[in-house]
Amino acid sequence: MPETASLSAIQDSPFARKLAAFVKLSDLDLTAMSDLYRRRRRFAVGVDMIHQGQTNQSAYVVASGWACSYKILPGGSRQIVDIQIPGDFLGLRSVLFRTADHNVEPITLVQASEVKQRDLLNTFSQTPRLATAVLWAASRDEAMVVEHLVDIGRRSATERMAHFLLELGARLRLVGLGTRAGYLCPMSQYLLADALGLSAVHVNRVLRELREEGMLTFQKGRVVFDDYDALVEMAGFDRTYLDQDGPLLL
Amino acid sequence: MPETASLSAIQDSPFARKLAAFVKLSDLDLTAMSDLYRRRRRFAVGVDMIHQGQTNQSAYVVASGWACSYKILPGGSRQIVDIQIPGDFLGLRSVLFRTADHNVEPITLVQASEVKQRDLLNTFSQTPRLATAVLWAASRDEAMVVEHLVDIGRRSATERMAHFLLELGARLRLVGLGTRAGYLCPMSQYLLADALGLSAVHVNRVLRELREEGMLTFQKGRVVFDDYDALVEMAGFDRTYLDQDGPLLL
DNA sequence: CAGCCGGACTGATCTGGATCAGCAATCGGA
DNA sequence: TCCGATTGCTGATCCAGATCAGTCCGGCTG
Repeated sequence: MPETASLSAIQDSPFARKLAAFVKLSDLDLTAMSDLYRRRRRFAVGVDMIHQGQTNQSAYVVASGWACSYKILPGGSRQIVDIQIPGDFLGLRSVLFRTADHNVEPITLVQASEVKQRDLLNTFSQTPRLATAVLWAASRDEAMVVEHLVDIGRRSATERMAHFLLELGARLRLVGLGTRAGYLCPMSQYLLADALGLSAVHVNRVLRELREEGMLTFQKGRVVFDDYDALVEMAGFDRTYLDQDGPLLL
Repeated sequence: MPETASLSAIQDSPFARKLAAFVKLSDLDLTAMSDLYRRRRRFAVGVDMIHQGQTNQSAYVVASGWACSYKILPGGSRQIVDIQIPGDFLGLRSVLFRTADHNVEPITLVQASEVKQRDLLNTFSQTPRLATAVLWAASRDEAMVVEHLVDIGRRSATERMAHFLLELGARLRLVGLGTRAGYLCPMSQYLLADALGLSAVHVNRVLRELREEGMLTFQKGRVVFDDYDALVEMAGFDRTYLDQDGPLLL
């Protein structure tokens, strides 16, 4: 039964797992989703996946690896807007808009399924339930961007760092890549700085302080939560926006 | 022909105009949209439209007036995430998620059409084209939040202010509420501060500097662009993410 | 092997914007 | 008509985080 086999393979993908939290996907939905999954591509570090200003870009669903979406300012500084981990949709806006309004680059080697504009829109018109699920996933991403905005606007550097690493940890746990104890994080301090709106120097100091206070240790590509509850308290971290599944069983 | 009349009335609403920029809406779509429009409500200043943590909230389409969505931090400070003006969707996330993750309060008297969760999801499953259009509108909103994030993360207070007021002006122009010369803006300096991640005191200074440099004047609830081009240059404002219509004519 | 490069890390100094404190004008309500 | 609330506005002071200017270490390359 090759068909059944492929269906269950899709069902187990991080992306399907995420969407299934929101709506119950029928076999029809899953089949439609498998059409989106056909083209698998690899991106090495340094090769942009999506480039600002270019037209007719594709979107991708990340299968493995980390990427980040960012914007460059005229002055040369950049702001990382979001981190993409396995199971995340990426570049949806660059498909819906004529020209991409941001860049996406891999942080590690990334394997991702390419989703062409046509395929996406066809899928939407044929399986509205899937469309709604994608809208939900997009809203979840927006909620993360909003939280990131609050981070940068109103939290101190230390709170910001803690909140950011906690959120990342919670997201990784949802796809089985982390625990309450910690996770592997391939981000350099320079990347953290670009994400948090800080200088790399200050990132270093903040990480040292957190370590010295016994809150968390980020060394050698590994985040360890030394005192999870204290971190949550200090950062004002509320994860409901990440893992509350929708109430909607169309 | 009451039916035709009502259809064309819907077609002329700011919301329909915005969506029509993306997909060509059929009569069926417009009729479905009119179902969403039935319940008209008014909100006075001080009456929250959406409250963080509450469940089963409705969404709204703003017909007239200004509102803002914001988050409150444990420490008491708040961050305004987005401003809603006529034609904007509001509270979409609070419908798709079980509990609202943000607040929305009116800045002026707001008139808005209430959109119930059921109605929205029914509409999506029956008119996928409309669903795609709403996804597009949501993506446009996300693009604005992203730009806001870059504002706060990487722009100086002056650039931030200029960029924010320019974006607002561009949005208002799209719905016929402003010109290249300026617009009426009911936001107090305190609101601006909460939106821009600044203190009210500093907002005042920045506005004074912009005025003294002959860039823009914000007084008595009116924004006047004294030197539009210089402002755009200084703030690095690129409006493509606002008014590029989509390429998609399903 | 030397030379190089990228990332972690540190101290010294500078500054943008916060905070504190207070005045003036406007407005709506009793 | 006066009172209290709100908003605009300003000066003085303080501090979080930027910037500058490096060192140190490990891995890669010629």
